[in-house]
Amino acid sequence: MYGLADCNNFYVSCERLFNPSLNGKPVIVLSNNDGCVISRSQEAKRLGIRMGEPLFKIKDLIKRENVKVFSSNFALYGDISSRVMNTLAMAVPSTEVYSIDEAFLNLEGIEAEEVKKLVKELAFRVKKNTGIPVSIGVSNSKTLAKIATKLCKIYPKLNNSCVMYRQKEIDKVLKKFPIEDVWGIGRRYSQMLNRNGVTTASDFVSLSPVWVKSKMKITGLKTWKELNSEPCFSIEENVPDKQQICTSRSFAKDLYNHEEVIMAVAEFTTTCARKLRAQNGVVSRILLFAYTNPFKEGFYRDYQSAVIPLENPTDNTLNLVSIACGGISKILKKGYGYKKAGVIFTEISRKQERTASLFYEGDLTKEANLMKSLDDVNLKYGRDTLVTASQGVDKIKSNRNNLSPRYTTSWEDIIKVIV
DNA sequence: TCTGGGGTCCTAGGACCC
DNA sequence: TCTGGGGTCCTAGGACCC
Repeated sequence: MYGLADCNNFYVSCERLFNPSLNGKPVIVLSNNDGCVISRSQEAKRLGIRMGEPLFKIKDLIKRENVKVFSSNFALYGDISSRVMNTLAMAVPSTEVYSIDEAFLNLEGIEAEEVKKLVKELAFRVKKNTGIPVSIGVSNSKTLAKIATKLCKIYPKLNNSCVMYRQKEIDKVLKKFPIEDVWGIGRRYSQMLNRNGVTTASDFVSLSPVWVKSKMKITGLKTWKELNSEPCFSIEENVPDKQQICTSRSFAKDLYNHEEVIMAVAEFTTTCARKLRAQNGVVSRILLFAYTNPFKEGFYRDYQSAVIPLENPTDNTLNLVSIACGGISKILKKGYGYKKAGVIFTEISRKQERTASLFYEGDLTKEANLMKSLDDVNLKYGRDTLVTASQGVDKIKSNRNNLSPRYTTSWEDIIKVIV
Protein backbone atom coordinates (compact mmCIF):
# COMPACT_ATOMS: atom_id res chain seq x y z
CA MET A 1 0.00 0.00 0.00
CA TYR A 2 0.98 3.57 -0.68
CA GLY A 3 0.79 6.32 1.90
CA LEU A 4 0.89 10.08 1.51
CA ALA A 5 1.52 12.49 4.35
CA ASP A 6 0.53 16.07 3.58
CA CYS A 7 0.95 18.97 5.99
CA ASN A 8 -2.23 20.98 6.50
CA ASN A 9 -2.00 24.61 5.31
CA PHE A 10 1.76 24.21 5.66
CA TYR A 11 3.15 27.76 5.52
CA VAL A 12 0.36 29.11 7.69
CA SER A 13 0.91 26.27 10.16
CA CYS A 14 4.61 27.20 10.32
CA GLU A 15 3.76 30.82 11.14
CA ARG A 16 1.32 29.71 13.84
CA LEU A 17 3.92 27.52 15.45
CA PHE A 18 5.76 30.52 16.81
CA ASN A 19 2.77 32.76 17.19
CA PRO A 20 -0.09 30.85 18.81
CA SER A 21 -2.22 33.99 18.92
CA LEU A 22 -2.85 33.27 15.23
CA ASN A 23 -4.83 30.14 16.05
CA GLY A 24 -8.48 30.41 15.14
CA LYS A 25 -7.89 33.55 13.07
CA PRO A 26 -7.77 33.94 9.29
CA VAL A 27 -4.10 33.88 8.22
CA ILE A 28 -2.48 34.01 4.77
CA VAL A 29 1.08 33.75 3.46
CA LEU A 30 2.15 35.65 0.33
CA SER A 31 4.40 34.85 -2.61
CA ASN A 32 7.62 36.66 -3.41
CA ASN A 33 7.23 40.43 -3.55
CA ASP A 34 4.04 40.07 -1.52
CA GLY A 35 2.32 39.42 -4.83
CA CYS A 36 -0.35 36.80 -4.27
CA VAL A 37 -1.70 34.33 -1.75
CA ILE A 38 0.08 30.96 -1.58
CA SER A 39 -1.16 29.54 1.73
CA ARG A 40 -4.38 30.03 3.67
CA SER A 41 -5.72 28.94 7.03
CA GLN A 42 -9.14 27.27 7.17
CA GLU A 43 -10.63 30.54 8.36
CA ALA A 44 -9.12 32.39 5.38
CA LYS A 45 -10.45 29.74 2.98
CA ARG A 46 -13.89 30.18 4.51
CA LEU A 47 -13.74 33.90 3.77
CA GLY A 48 -13.48 32.96 0.10
CA ILE A 49 -9.81 33.89 -0.36
CA ARG A 50 -8.58 31.80 -3.26
CA MET A 51 -5.21 30.20 -3.93
CA GLY A 52 -3.10 32.48 -6.12
CA GLU A 53 -5.32 35.51 -5.54
CA PRO A 54 -3.39 38.79 -6.02
CA LEU A 55 -3.07 40.67 -2.73
CA PHE A 56 -4.27 44.02 -4.07
CA LYS A 57 -7.61 42.52 -5.04
CA ILE A 58 -8.46 41.52 -1.48
CA LYS A 59 -7.08 44.52 0.41
CA ASP A 60 -10.53 45.55 1.61
CA LEU A 61 -11.50 42.07 2.73
CA ILE A 62 -8.26 41.76 4.68
CA LYS A 63 -8.90 44.98 6.53
CA ARG A 64 -12.55 44.25 7.18
CA GLU A 65 -12.00 40.71 8.44
CA ASN A 66 -8.70 41.45 10.14
CA VAL A 67 -6.82 38.78 8.19
CA LYS A 68 -3.24 38.27 9.39
CA VAL A 69 -0.81 38.57 6.48
CA PHE A 70 2.74 37.19 6.19
CA SER A 71 5.47 37.45 3.55
CA SER A 72 6.89 34.03 2.68
CA ASN A 73 9.74 32.94 4.89
CA PHE A 74 11.25 29.95 3.15
CA ALA A 75 14.22 29.65 5.49
CA LEU A 76 11.74 28.93 8.27
CA TYR A 77 9.50 26.61 6.23
CA GLY A 78 12.44 24.57 4.93
CA ASP A 79 13.71 24.00 8.42
CA ILE A 80 10.31 22.93 9.79
CA SER A 81 9.83 20.71 6.74
CA SER A 82 12.95 18.69 7.44
CA ARG A 83 11.79 18.09 11.01
CA VAL A 84 8.47 16.74 9.74
CA MET A 85 10.21 14.58 7.12
CA ASN A 86 12.56 13.12 9.73
CA THR A 87 9.69 12.14 11.98
CA LEU A 88 7.95 10.42 9.05
CA ALA A 89 11.11 8.65 7.89
CA MET A 90 11.67 7.09 11.28
CA ALA A 91 8.22 5.49 11.34
CA VAL A 92 8.05 3.57 8.04
CA PRO A 93 10.34 1.36 5.89
CA SER A 94 11.10 4.27 3.54
CA THR A 95 9.78 7.62 2.30
CA GLU A 96 9.89 9.76 -0.82
CA VAL A 97 9.98 13.48 -0.09
CA TYR A 98 7.71 14.82 -2.80
CA SER A 99 7.58 18.52 -1.97
CA ILE A 100 8.23 20.86 0.92
CA ASP A 101 5.06 19.69 2.66
CA GLU A 102 4.41 16.18 1.30
CA ALA A 103 6.02 12.76 1.46
CA PHE A 104 4.97 9.37 0.12
CA LEU A 105 5.30 6.51 2.57
CA ASN A 106 6.37 3.03 1.65
CA LEU A 107 4.23 0.65 3.74
CA GLU A 108 5.40 -2.57 2.14
CA GLY A 109 4.91 -5.73 4.12
CA ILE A 110 2.58 -4.22 6.71
CA GLU A 111 -0.89 -5.73 7.23
CA ALA A 112 -3.89 -3.52 6.46
CA GLU A 113 -5.13 -3.40 10.05
CA GLU A 114 -1.63 -2.68 11.24
CA VAL A 115 -1.32 0.16 8.69
CA LYS A 116 -4.46 1.77 10.06
CA LYS A 117 -3.03 1.85 13.55
CA LEU A 118 0.36 2.99 12.35
CA VAL A 119 -0.77 6.03 10.33
CA LYS A 120 -3.26 7.13 12.95
CA GLU A 121 -0.51 7.13 15.52
CA LEU A 122 1.96 8.74 13.11
CA ALA A 123 -0.27 11.72 12.32
CA PHE A 124 -0.57 12.26 16.04
CA ARG A 125 3.18 11.94 16.59
CA VAL A 126 4.11 14.45 13.87
CA LYS A 127 1.82 16.99 15.47
CA LYS A 128 3.28 16.30 18.87
CA ASN A 129 6.94 16.37 17.77
CA THR A 130 6.85 19.28 15.36
CA GLY A 131 3.62 21.14 16.03
CA ILE A 132 2.56 20.75 12.39
CA PRO A 133 -0.82 19.12 11.67
CA VAL A 134 -0.50 16.48 8.96
CA SER A 135 -3.01 14.35 7.05
CA ILE A 136 -2.08 10.82 6.03
CA GLY A 137 -3.96 8.93 3.34
CA VAL A 138 -3.30 5.31 2.35
CA SER A 139 -4.52 3.28 -0.61
CA ASN A 140 -3.57 0.97 -3.49
CA SER A 141 -1.65 3.53 -5.58
CA LYS A 142 -0.13 6.97 -5.23
CA THR A 143 -3.07 8.59 -7.02
CA LEU A 144 -5.58 6.88 -4.72
CA ALA A 145 -3.48 7.78 -1.67
CA LYS A 146 -3.73 11.41 -2.78
CA ILE A 147 -7.50 11.08 -2.73
CA ALA A 148 -7.47 9.44 0.70
CA THR A 149 -5.42 12.37 2.00
CA LYS A 150 -7.92 14.84 0.60
CA LEU A 151 -10.70 13.01 2.41
CA CYS A 152 -8.89 13.67 5.71
CA LYS A 153 -9.08 17.38 5.01
CA ILE A 154 -12.75 17.28 4.07
CA TYR A 155 -13.91 15.09 6.99
CA PRO A 156 -12.51 16.21 10.36
CA LYS A 157 -14.05 13.05 11.83
CA LEU A 158 -11.26 11.02 10.25
CA ASN A 159 -8.78 12.62 12.66
CA ASN A 160 -6.17 13.21 9.96
CA SER A 161 -5.79 9.65 8.72
CA CYS A 162 -7.65 7.57 6.17
CA VAL A 163 -6.95 4.09 4.87
CA MET A 164 -9.04 2.84 1.95
CA TYR A 165 -8.21 -0.35 0.09
CA ARG A 166 -11.37 -2.43 -0.43
CA GLN A 167 -12.85 -2.01 -3.88
CA LYS A 168 -16.27 -1.20 -2.43
CA GLU A 169 -14.92 1.68 -0.36
CA ILE A 170 -12.92 3.02 -3.29
CA ASP A 171 -15.90 2.89 -5.65
CA LYS A 172 -17.99 4.80 -3.18
CA VAL A 173 -15.37 7.53 -2.79
CA LEU A 174 -14.68 7.89 -6.53
CA LYS A 175 -18.38 8.40 -7.25
CA LYS A 176 -18.31 11.63 -5.27
CA PHE A 177 -14.80 12.77 -6.11
CA PRO A 178 -14.62 15.63 -8.67
CA ILE A 179 -12.43 14.79 -11.65
CA GLU A 180 -10.60 18.13 -11.47
CA ASP A 181 -9.33 17.24 -7.98
CA VAL A 182 -7.60 14.06 -9.17
CA TRP A 183 -3.78 14.20 -9.11
CA GLY A 184 -2.56 14.46 -12.71
CA ILE A 185 -5.77 15.96 -14.11
CA GLY A 186 -5.23 19.67 -14.56
CA ARG A 187 -7.38 22.50 -15.85
CA ARG A 188 -7.17 21.64 -19.53
CA TYR A 189 -7.94 17.95 -19.17
CA SER A 190 -10.80 18.68 -16.74
CA GLN A 191 -12.41 20.95 -19.31
CA MET A 192 -11.97 18.37 -22.05
CA LEU A 193 -13.39 15.61 -19.84
CA ASN A 194 -16.32 17.77 -18.73
CA ARG A 195 -17.17 18.34 -22.38
CA ASN A 196 -17.28 14.58 -22.74
CA GLY A 197 -19.62 14.12 -19.81
CA VAL A 198 -17.01 13.14 -17.24
CA THR A 199 -17.38 14.98 -13.95
CA THR A 200 -16.28 12.49 -11.28
CA ALA A 201 -13.31 10.16 -10.83
CA SER A 202 -15.79 7.30 -11.16
CA ASP A 203 -16.94 8.53 -14.60
CA PHE A 204 -13.30 8.67 -15.65
CA VAL A 205 -12.51 5.15 -14.43
CA SER A 206 -15.34 3.72 -16.49
CA LEU A 207 -13.98 5.17 -19.75
CA SER A 208 -12.20 2.80 -22.11
CA PRO A 209 -8.40 2.86 -21.77
CA VAL A 210 -8.05 3.21 -25.55
CA TRP A 211 -10.08 6.41 -25.54
CA VAL A 212 -8.16 7.75 -22.55
CA LYS A 213 -4.81 7.07 -24.20
CA SER A 214 -5.86 8.65 -27.47
CA LYS A 215 -7.04 11.84 -25.76
CA MET A 216 -4.64 12.11 -22.85
CA LYS A 217 -1.55 10.21 -23.93
CA ILE A 218 0.44 7.87 -21.78
CA THR A 219 0.29 10.11 -18.70
CA GLY A 220 -3.50 10.14 -18.72
CA LEU A 221 -3.60 6.38 -19.10
CA LYS A 222 -1.33 5.97 -16.08
CA THR A 223 -3.70 8.07 -13.99
CA TRP A 224 -6.59 5.90 -15.22
CA LYS A 225 -4.75 2.72 -14.21
CA GLU A 226 -3.77 4.13 -10.85
CA LEU A 227 -7.41 4.92 -10.09
CA ASN A 228 -8.17 1.31 -11.00
CA SER A 229 -5.79 0.17 -8.25
CA GLU A 230 -3.05 -0.67 -10.73
CA PRO A 231 0.02 1.23 -9.52
CA CYS A 232 2.16 2.91 -12.21
CA PHE A 233 4.24 5.15 -9.97
CA SER A 234 6.56 3.62 -7.43
CA ILE A 235 8.03 5.22 -4.37
CA GLU A 236 11.41 6.71 -5.26
CA GLU A 237 13.69 6.85 -2.30
CA ASN A 238 16.68 8.44 -3.94
CA VAL A 239 15.86 11.83 -5.31
CA PRO A 240 17.46 12.04 -8.76
CA ASP A 241 19.70 14.98 -9.64
CA LYS A 242 17.89 17.94 -11.12
CA GLN A 243 17.94 18.18 -14.88
CA GLN A 244 17.52 21.89 -14.82
CA ILE A 245 18.12 24.53 -12.20
CA CYS A 246 16.30 27.82 -12.36
CA THR A 247 16.38 31.06 -10.41
CA SER A 248 14.06 33.88 -11.40
CA ARG A 249 12.36 36.76 -9.67
CA SER A 250 9.98 39.61 -10.26
CA PHE A 251 11.27 43.00 -9.20
CA ALA A 252 9.42 45.36 -6.88
CA LYS A 253 9.33 47.93 -9.71
CA ASP A 254 10.13 48.08 -13.42
CA LEU A 255 13.89 48.39 -13.89
CA TYR A 256 14.74 50.92 -16.59
CA ASN A 257 18.34 51.02 -15.45
CA HIS A 258 19.71 47.90 -17.09
CA GLU A 259 22.71 47.79 -14.78
CA GLU A 260 20.25 46.73 -12.10
CA VAL A 261 18.90 43.88 -14.23
CA ILE A 262 22.44 42.72 -14.91
CA MET A 263 23.22 42.79 -11.18
CA ALA A 264 20.14 40.70 -10.51
CA VAL A 265 21.16 38.20 -13.18
CA ALA A 266 24.59 37.95 -11.55
CA GLU A 267 22.87 37.08 -8.29
CA PHE A 268 20.53 34.54 -9.91
CA THR A 269 23.49 32.88 -11.61
CA THR A 270 25.33 32.68 -8.29
CA THR A 271 22.32 30.96 -6.74
CA CYS A 272 22.01 28.50 -9.63
CA ALA A 273 25.72 27.71 -9.39
CA ARG A 274 25.47 27.03 -5.66
CA LYS A 275 22.57 24.61 -6.24
CA LEU A 276 24.51 23.02 -9.10
CA ARG A 277 27.56 22.35 -6.95
CA ALA A 278 25.34 20.95 -4.21
CA GLN A 279 24.45 18.08 -6.54
CA ASN A 280 28.01 17.79 -7.90
CA GLY A 281 26.93 18.91 -11.33
CA VAL A 282 28.39 20.93 -14.16
CA VAL A 283 26.36 22.88 -16.69
CA SER A 284 26.91 23.25 -20.41
CA ARG A 285 23.99 25.41 -21.44
CA ILE A 286 22.50 28.56 -19.94
CA LEU A 287 19.17 30.16 -20.74
CA LEU A 288 18.58 33.78 -19.79
CA PHE A 289 15.36 35.71 -19.98
CA ALA A 290 13.92 39.10 -19.08
CA TYR A 291 10.51 40.61 -19.63
CA THR A 292 8.42 43.67 -19.02
CA ASN A 293 5.28 43.63 -16.89
CA PRO A 294 2.69 41.64 -18.87
CA PHE A 295 -0.20 43.09 -16.80
CA LYS A 296 0.59 46.69 -17.60
CA GLU A 297 -1.68 47.98 -20.31
CA GLY A 298 -0.63 50.53 -22.87
CA PHE A 299 3.10 50.11 -22.46
CA TYR A 300 5.56 48.68 -24.92
CA ARG A 301 6.13 45.06 -24.04
CA ASP A 302 9.26 43.06 -24.44
CA TYR A 303 10.20 39.45 -23.88
CA GLN A 304 13.81 38.56 -24.51
CA SER A 305 15.65 35.31 -24.07
CA ALA A 306 19.01 33.91 -25.05
CA VAL A 307 20.55 30.47 -25.02
CA ILE A 308 24.28 30.24 -24.41
CA PRO A 309 26.02 26.91 -25.02
CA LEU A 310 29.26 26.54 -23.06
CA GLU A 311 32.32 24.96 -24.59
CA ASN A 312 33.50 23.74 -21.23
CA PRO A 313 30.93 22.35 -18.79
CA THR A 314 31.55 24.14 -15.50
CA ASP A 315 30.34 24.86 -11.97
CA ASN A 316 32.54 27.92 -11.56
CA THR A 317 30.50 30.86 -10.30
CA LEU A 318 32.97 33.42 -11.62
CA ASN A 319 32.95 32.09 -15.18
CA LEU A 320 29.19 31.56 -15.17
CA VAL A 321 28.43 35.04 -13.84
CA SER A 322 30.61 36.69 -16.44
CA ILE A 323 29.01 34.67 -19.25
CA ALA A 324 25.47 35.32 -18.01
CA CYS A 325 26.02 39.05 -17.52
CA GLY A 326 27.54 39.34 -20.98
CA GLY A 327 24.58 37.48 -22.42
CA ILE A 328 21.83 39.41 -20.69
CA SER A 329 23.36 42.80 -21.47
CA LYS A 330 23.12 41.95 -25.16
CA ILE A 331 19.39 41.25 -25.17
CA LEU A 332 17.99 44.07 -23.03
CA LYS A 333 16.37 46.77 -25.16
CA LYS A 334 16.91 50.44 -24.52
CA GLY A 335 13.98 52.31 -23.03
CA TYR A 336 12.20 49.24 -21.68
CA GLY A 337 11.60 48.72 -17.95
CA TYR A 338 12.04 45.07 -17.00
CA LYS A 339 9.83 43.54 -14.33
CA LYS A 340 11.21 40.04 -14.21
CA ALA A 341 14.37 38.17 -15.17
CA GLY A 342 15.75 34.71 -14.69
CA VAL A 343 18.54 32.24 -15.28
CA ILE A 344 18.05 28.57 -16.16
CA PHE A 345 20.83 26.01 -16.26
CA THR A 346 19.89 23.23 -18.64
CA GLU A 347 22.07 20.33 -19.75
CA ILE A 348 23.47 19.39 -16.42
CA SER A 349 25.83 16.48 -16.08
CA ARG A 350 27.83 14.96 -13.26
CA LYS A 351 31.15 16.56 -12.53
CA GLN A 352 32.98 13.22 -12.42
CA GLU A 353 31.76 12.44 -15.91
CA ARG A 354 32.82 15.76 -17.39
CA THR A 355 34.91 15.56 -20.52
CA ALA A 356 37.24 18.51 -20.44
CA SER A 357 37.95 20.33 -23.65
CA LEU A 358 41.37 19.74 -25.12
CA PHE A 359 41.89 23.46 -25.38
CA TYR A 360 40.72 24.58 -21.96
CA GLU A 361 43.36 26.83 -20.49
CA GLY A 362 42.10 27.18 -16.93
CA ASP A 363 43.28 25.10 -14.00
CA LEU A 364 40.38 22.86 -12.97
CA THR A 365 41.89 21.89 -9.63
CA LYS A 366 42.48 25.48 -8.64
CA GLU A 367 38.94 26.42 -9.68
CA ALA A 368 37.47 23.58 -7.66
CA ASN A 369 39.39 24.66 -4.57
CA LEU A 370 38.23 28.22 -5.00
CA MET A 371 34.58 27.18 -5.29
CA LYS A 372 34.89 24.97 -2.23
CA SER A 373 36.26 27.89 -0.23
CA LEU A 374 33.47 30.12 -1.49
CA ASP A 375 30.79 27.62 -0.44
CA ASP A 376 32.46 26.96 2.91
CA VAL A 377 32.68 30.64 3.79
CA ASN A 378 29.09 31.33 2.78
CA LEU A 379 27.81 28.31 4.64
CA LYS A 380 29.59 29.34 7.79
CA TYR A 381 29.03 33.10 7.74
CA GLY A 382 25.85 33.51 5.69
CA ARG A 383 24.97 33.33 2.02
CA ASP A 384 26.09 36.76 0.89
CA THR A 385 29.34 36.98 2.80
CA LEU A 386 31.42 36.41 -0.34
CA VAL A 387 29.87 37.64 -3.58
CA THR A 388 31.08 38.50 -7.05
CA ALA A 389 31.62 42.18 -7.72
CA SER A 390 29.02 42.15 -10.50
CA GLN A 391 26.30 41.24 -7.99
CA GLY A 392 26.89 44.59 -6.33
CA VAL A 393 26.83 45.20 -2.62
CA ASP A 394 23.31 46.56 -2.38
CA LYS A 395 20.63 44.03 -3.15
CA ILE A 396 17.78 44.87 -5.46
CA LYS A 397 14.91 45.25 -3.04
CA SER A 398 11.89 43.03 -3.17
CA ASN A 399 8.72 43.74 -1.23
CA ARG A 400 8.64 41.72 1.99
CA ASN A 401 6.67 43.93 4.25
CA ASN A 402 5.11 41.28 6.46
CA LEU A 403 8.04 38.99 7.21
CA SER A 404 8.11 36.90 10.37
CA PRO A 405 11.44 36.44 12.19
CA ARG A 406 13.71 33.52 11.24
CA TYR A 407 12.80 31.74 14.45
CA THR A 408 14.77 28.59 13.81
CA THR A 409 17.83 29.71 11.90
CA SER A 410 18.93 33.16 13.04
CA TRP A 411 20.28 33.89 16.49
CA GLU A 412 19.78 37.57 15.88
CA ASP A 413 16.07 37.01 15.32
CA ILE A 414 15.74 34.55 18.18
CA ILE A 415 17.32 37.05 20.58
CA LYS A 416 14.93 39.73 19.32
CA VAL A 417 12.00 37.50 20.19
CA ILE A 418 13.36 36.69 23.63
CA VAL A 419 14.09 40.33 24.42
C1' DT B 1 0.62 51.11 -7.08
C1' DC B 2 -0.07 46.11 -6.52
C1' DT B 3 -0.51 39.65 -10.27
C1' DG B 4 5.15 33.68 -7.46
C1' DG B 5 8.80 30.45 -8.26
C1' DG B 6 10.68 26.00 -9.36
C1' DG B 7 10.25 21.84 -11.33
C1' DT B 8 8.78 17.23 -14.41
C1' DC B 9 7.27 14.46 -18.44
C1' DC B 10 5.55 13.79 -23.14
C1' DT B 11 4.96 14.69 -28.09
C1' DA B 12 5.36 16.52 -32.69
C1' DG B 13 8.06 18.16 -36.11
C1' DG B 14 12.31 19.60 -38.24
C1' DA B 15 17.20 18.79 -39.18
C1' DC B 16 20.33 15.64 -40.11
C1' DC B 17 22.57 11.02 -40.91
C1' DC B 18 23.61 6.81 -43.84
C1' DT C 1 9.03 10.04 -66.98
C1' DC C 2 11.36 9.14 -62.98
C1' DT C 3 13.11 10.90 -56.89
C1' DG C 4 13.71 5.50 -50.57
C1' DG C 5 13.67 3.96 -46.15
C1' DG C 6 14.94 3.97 -41.58
C1' DG C 7 16.87 6.05 -38.02
C1' DT C 8 18.51 9.70 -34.14
C1' DC C 9 18.79 14.07 -32.00
C1' DC C 10 17.12 18.48 -30.79
C1' DT C 11 13.77 21.92 -29.65
C1' DA C 12 9.51 24.11 -28.70
C1' DG C 13 5.37 23.79 -26.71
C1' DG C 14 1.80 21.82 -23.95
C1' DA C 15 0.33 19.45 -20.13
C1' DC C 16 0.96 18.70 -15.27
C1' DC C 17 2.70 19.19 -10.13
C1' DC C 18 3.53 21.82 -5.45
